[in-house]
Amino acid sequence: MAKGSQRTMARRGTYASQAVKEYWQYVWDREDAYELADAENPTYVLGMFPYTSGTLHMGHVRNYAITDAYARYRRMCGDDVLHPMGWDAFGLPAENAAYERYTDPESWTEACIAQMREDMADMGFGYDWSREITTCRPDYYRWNQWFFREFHEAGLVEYKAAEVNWCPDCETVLADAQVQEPDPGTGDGDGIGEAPAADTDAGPDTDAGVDADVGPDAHDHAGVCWRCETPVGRRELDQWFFTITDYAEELLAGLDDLDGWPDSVREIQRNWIGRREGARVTFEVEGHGDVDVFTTRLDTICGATYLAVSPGHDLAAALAAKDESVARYVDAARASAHGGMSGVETDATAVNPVTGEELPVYVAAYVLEDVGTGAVMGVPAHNERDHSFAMEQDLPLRQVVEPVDGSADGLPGEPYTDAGMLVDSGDYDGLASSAARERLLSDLAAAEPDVTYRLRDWLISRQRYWGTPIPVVHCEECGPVLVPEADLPVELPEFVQTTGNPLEDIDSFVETECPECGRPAERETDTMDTFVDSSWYFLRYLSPDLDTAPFDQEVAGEWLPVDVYVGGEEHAVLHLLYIRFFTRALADLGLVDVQEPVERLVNQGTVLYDGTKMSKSKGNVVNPHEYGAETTRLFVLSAAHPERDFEWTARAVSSSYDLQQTLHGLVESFVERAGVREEREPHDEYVAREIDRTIAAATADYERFRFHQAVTEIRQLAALLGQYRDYDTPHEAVYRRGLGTLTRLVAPLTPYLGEEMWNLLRGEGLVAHADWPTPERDVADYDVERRLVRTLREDVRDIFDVANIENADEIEITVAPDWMYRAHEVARSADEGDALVGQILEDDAVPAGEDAQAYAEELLERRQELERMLDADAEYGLLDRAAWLLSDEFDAAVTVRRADGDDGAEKARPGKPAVHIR
RNA sequence: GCGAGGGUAGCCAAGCCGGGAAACGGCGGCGGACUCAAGAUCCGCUCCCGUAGGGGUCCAAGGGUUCAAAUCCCUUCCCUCGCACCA
Repeated sequence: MAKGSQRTMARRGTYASQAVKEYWQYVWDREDAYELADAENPTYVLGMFPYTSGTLHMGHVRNYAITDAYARYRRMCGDDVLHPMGWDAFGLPAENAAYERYTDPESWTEACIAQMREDMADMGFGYDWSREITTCRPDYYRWNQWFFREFHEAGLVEYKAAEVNWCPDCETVLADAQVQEPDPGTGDGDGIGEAPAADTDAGPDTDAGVDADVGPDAHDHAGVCWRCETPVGRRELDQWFFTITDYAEELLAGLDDLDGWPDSVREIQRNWIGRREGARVTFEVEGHGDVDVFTTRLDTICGATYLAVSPGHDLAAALAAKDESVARYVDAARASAHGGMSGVETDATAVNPVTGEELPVYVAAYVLEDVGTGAVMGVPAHNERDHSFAMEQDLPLRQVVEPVDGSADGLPGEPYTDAGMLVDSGDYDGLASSAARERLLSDLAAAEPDVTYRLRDWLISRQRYWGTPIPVVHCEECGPVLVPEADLPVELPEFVQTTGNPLEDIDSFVETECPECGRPAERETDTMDTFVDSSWYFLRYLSPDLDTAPFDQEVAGEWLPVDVYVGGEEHAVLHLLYIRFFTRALADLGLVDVQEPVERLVNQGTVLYDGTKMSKSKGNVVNPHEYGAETTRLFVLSAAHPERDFEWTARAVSSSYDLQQTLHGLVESFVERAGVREEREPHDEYVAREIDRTIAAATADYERFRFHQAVTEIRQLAALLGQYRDYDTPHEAVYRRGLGTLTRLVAPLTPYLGEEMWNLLRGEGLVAHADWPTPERDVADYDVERRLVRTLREDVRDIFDVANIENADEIEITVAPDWMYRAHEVARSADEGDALVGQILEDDAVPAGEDAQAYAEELLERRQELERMLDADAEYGLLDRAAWLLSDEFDAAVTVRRADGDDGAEKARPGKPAVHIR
């Protein structure tokens, strides 16, 4: 058949996914295609559920395209797959939206959910919607309250005063993310002025609350309120905490075994937990009892020239009570987040437990209340901050450590902070730092080994409406009392527009009676951090309708942990630490029997536009539907490795569109084919084997989440099948199998197209439930085989080009004589010391003669670099099957033959046949 | 400062874990087929030299290990991100 005519035929139809989406959505729905009923141990594939911000953005699409492709792949492999979706529906932005639009958070959130669910359906994501969960509904958040009770009972809940960011105008605490830099004029468009959640990536949101209070950066801000630009102050409030620090050691140690997690996340968590080994040293302060300090440099204790406590320290309060100037300083320092190297000397003195010296006691802002013990021994010679403070306050330096190698130590201008050898330390002189630390610990009654963590307890109180009410009643007599389990859930009252916390204004909510003594009492009006909601949602999916427990323990025992969890890396320390904490806490409560919630974690990269992350505030957002949902989905999967960032370009997107058209066109033209061929020829065999090779390669790519590589395989097979179709009337079974393979390989990436192609091919049932293709032949050598064919084609092209051949009648391919393969094999398997040439020439398969002698010597020369080869038969067979590619390309007859002695095949070698063009 | 991850042809980007092809694929560019033409589609080329498959140089820079390195090791430079008044 002439080449052109079929090619034009192939262009007949155009695949328009818009038109077919509704149909397949209907069918999937009708068949409950993605529901999981009962299963022994399904593969649990989870994407971080989205904050309900209103519409699906590109970050979501990338996130969920990855889980969907993988879930579909596993399902086709025969696994039971749990692939649920839900809504992280509580949070500050809904409240703000309610203010701005004169509505209420619930209506707003429900509208967002409806929109996003529709967006997801449109993208073809196959979720088990029967397991949908929504965190703002009482049937979900009641279990937050239940957990609060359980944790309380287990001693994991504390109620204590905490210092937080406070906006006096809005009358609420602010999340760190809600505190702006004071100077917006030079803003480089990093999202300032946006609701924090408005353009975040998929996943549990970082919106409401003082999240950063689990860490240290709350101390860093001297900013203004993001909403009203009022300078943010500090305020001390009674707050509820989960004592995640009880698990600091476990959470840290557990990281070592999380092999399925990216190193980066594990490292970030290690940093965040920040374990420090050191010593707790007691200094006696005359008239005030003892003051403990924590130090990692006990070896420098003799260099202490002062003692400093934080403005929040008990000693500071005691001293302030007697001393006006101390009181003034403490007040000023506590009101401001930035104290610099300010401080105030007090009239107290502390005794150095080693030297017995009396040290002046300071109150200093640089000493943080919640770090270590809130007090430090000041060693200006060997600590950066102490040095700065001493310079500022004109305190003396005393060097007690010297560099061992006698190099310059930088003192007194700079502190010497490295380890070294002790001097001016009495009995400890001459010891190395580490040895001195050990000795001091054993000698000193006042010093004990101690460990501190950077990790803080998890402050879960939020002075917001749109969250889970903390199930506590405050009674004047009984103090804070837990709401009894039988009275749960404590439901949110109807929303009212107000400044500050709406719950405080709703008397019917606040006024209640004490569960213990029955007297009038007030409800807690704080709600929980939304990260509480997302800390256990993966458990709720297991039994979303259960109303007697948060989740079915038996099911959890079988189905956990989550096999694959996909989401953005921005949650490395918050959500991903909390979810681990919860799991461990629940394990200790006997509710689950895994220690870690997630086996394998994938952090998807971001989608860039003009080199920066797509975000509303930068105005560089591409709507996922702008280019067609399925094209977008295929593009985000094929553009790059899932963990890497990539650039959105319209051109690259259009090549994803083209690929869909190509695939659809191939199937369509097959269905409309004029004739078929039954007898099988060598080139059919080539295609058949290439199909196998593609299956093997693409399957490996899917296993490793290399969807972009799988797409490359699909492209290549599609190109080959197109060439095959145009070369000659295709063999019915081979071609059909090729198209069926292509269909199934692409179906997880483009589910609508997959169904459409499958349907055209009259595949059985849905492609979503079809069996993943398997190779029919051994494909262990596929890389060697592909390389041989590729090299040959390149060589032939080279010859045409270099020899300037316009037209050829015949291309003759001659494979090397059998004995050469044998000789090659002998050479490859020979040991280093063997007499190679002799060994080859003695081999029965190698004929005597000059040729053999020459080849043996050649092998000897290259013996180290010999590569694995096909054997003679395999090579001949492969080339015979591949000959059509040359014939098609050069429009010449191609013969493949084996060398038979005196035939001009001198150049042929194993892996490199002789080529003659006539 | 500490820690993590990167730097691959005009551009994007794979390969690096398990060393062996001037290095997948896409975009752009060039040439060709099909066409009145354009678009779409298809084929080839796209580091340098070469009239029979050859040679040279190459994966940030430099050094090392190895028969063999983009891949392993060391040093340097650059970029991105995380942590940092943490005692």
